[in-house]
Amino acid sequence: MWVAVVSAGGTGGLLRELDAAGKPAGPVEAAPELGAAVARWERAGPPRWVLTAVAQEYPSLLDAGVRLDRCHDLLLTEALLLGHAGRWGAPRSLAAAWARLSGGVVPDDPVPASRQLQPALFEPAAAGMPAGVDPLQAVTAVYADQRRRMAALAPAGRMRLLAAAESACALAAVEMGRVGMPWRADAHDALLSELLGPRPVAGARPPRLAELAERISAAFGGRPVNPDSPADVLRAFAREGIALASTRSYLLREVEHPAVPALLAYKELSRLHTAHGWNWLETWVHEGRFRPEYVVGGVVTGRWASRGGGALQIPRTVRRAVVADPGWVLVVADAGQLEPRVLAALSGDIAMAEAAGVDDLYEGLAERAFGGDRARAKLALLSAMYGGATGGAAELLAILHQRFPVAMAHVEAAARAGEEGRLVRSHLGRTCPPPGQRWREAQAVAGGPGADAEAERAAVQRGRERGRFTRNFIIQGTAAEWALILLATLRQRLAGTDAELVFFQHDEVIVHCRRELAEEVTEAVTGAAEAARRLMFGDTPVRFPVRVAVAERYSDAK
DNA sequence: AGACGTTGCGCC
DNA sequence: AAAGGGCGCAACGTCT
Repeated sequence: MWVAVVSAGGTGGLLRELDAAGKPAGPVEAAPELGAAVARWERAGPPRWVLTAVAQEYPSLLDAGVRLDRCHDLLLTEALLLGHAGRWGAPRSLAAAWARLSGGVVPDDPVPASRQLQPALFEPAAAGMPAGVDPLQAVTAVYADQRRRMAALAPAGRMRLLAAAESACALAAVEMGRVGMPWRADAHDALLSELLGPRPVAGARPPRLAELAERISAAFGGRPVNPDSPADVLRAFAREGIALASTRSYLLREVEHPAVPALLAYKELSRLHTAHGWNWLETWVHEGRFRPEYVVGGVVTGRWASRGGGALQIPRTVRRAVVADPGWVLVVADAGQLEPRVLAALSGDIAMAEAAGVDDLYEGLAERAFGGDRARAKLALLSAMYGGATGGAAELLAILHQRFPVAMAHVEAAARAGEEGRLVRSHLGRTCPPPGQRWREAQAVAGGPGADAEAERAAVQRGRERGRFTRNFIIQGTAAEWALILLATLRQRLAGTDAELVFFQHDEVIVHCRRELAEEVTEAVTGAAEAARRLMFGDTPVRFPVRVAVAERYSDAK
């Protein structure tokens, strides 16, 4: 059963039941309290809600105490469908989708919230509709149209699966942002004090950093050098006759100079202080929880992004501040070697699938093609997926081509498509954006009159960059889909328990639950991974093992 | 002072 | 022959 819903400003809204094709199948229900009306439908047997944008509309429903079970997010789906049609930049608001359907003038999308002074958080998602157009009618019509567009795509059902997973994950993302990750401010503060010294007054360097800065200046002969300024550091090395392209750690490590150890230590601690220090703690952790905002579909490949707090880049060191509540545990699950497994399944390469049928895929590859040398097998496969071939990787790639021709042809075809400016798609149909301006300009100049060798080189260079992007896109995008389905399935399986989904990062998920529930949750995760494998790839022999650890601290889960 | 691009590094 | 994917964030440095 499907029910379309729009908020009408304030607490009110409109609802209407739809049939399977998205056609109205009941009267319009005007609800003065939308939350209460939605809750009634949920209790009566949860429908699939058709709504404009979960990210905008779900928070106020949660405020009203309503949890949605299933939904279809029109804006997320519109983005997928426009992308598939090669229309990445097209406006995707409800008003724009409606205008395309009805032949009206397509309005530009509103300015992204992050660029606005006052984010329009509480504006109904259906806002911006032209006067005289019923937003409920627009929602209904756009939904029916999206059903048609999805059904017209081959292979059948894949885009529907992707839209369903993306929509379900949009619900999960809002819920996770609300619940937050258990975070012990005292443990975090203890860690900072241990590594940086006592907290300094605002603006001052922590004691350990101040000491290191002095040692650095001393190593350069006593003349003050600001380690926070790469330009200053480069100048200091230049004065000593050492030319450096940049101050990146991996370059510094190769330099023989008394300042280097202190500089490396400074960089590491400074990073901790500025990115996840006391300021971060005060800004992002409240009442024992870190509450980031997740952005579903925020990355072109379909990975999530996050806004604020760097939720997807939490350094390993601070994970010891992530501690379960008393009597509760963290069930930490991550999919090992997800991307190479995805390549094996996606390409249908039987030999690679067999190698991926064991717990350690790289070991499987090594046995079959690299004389048991796991490190070389890993380097080879990473080069194939990312497009790199530094050092001796070219020879390793040749081995892969010989032993796994189907998989290699798959990634090479994606790379060629990219170099030629064509689009590639993930397994379920998420489509890469078209080439950017730099690519187009480089190709135009190289193909035009008066093109010189320099222009040719630039065009080849841009082509390769684009090829590396599309080569990786099909794998990263498909891996992201597998993870979306796992998360959506896991959310379903945890519904009705008091277990909390608290973290999701590309191929890793954390559930916070009572200790007694840990075993059940573990089974739910492994079951969800298996469901994701089946829904994506049917009866592929490729395994997608999930490593599950039950721990009180995140840092103990590895 | 604020916008913007660059640098460098954290995560996958 | 050569070819290293995707992000967010903070600080610096330059420009306006």
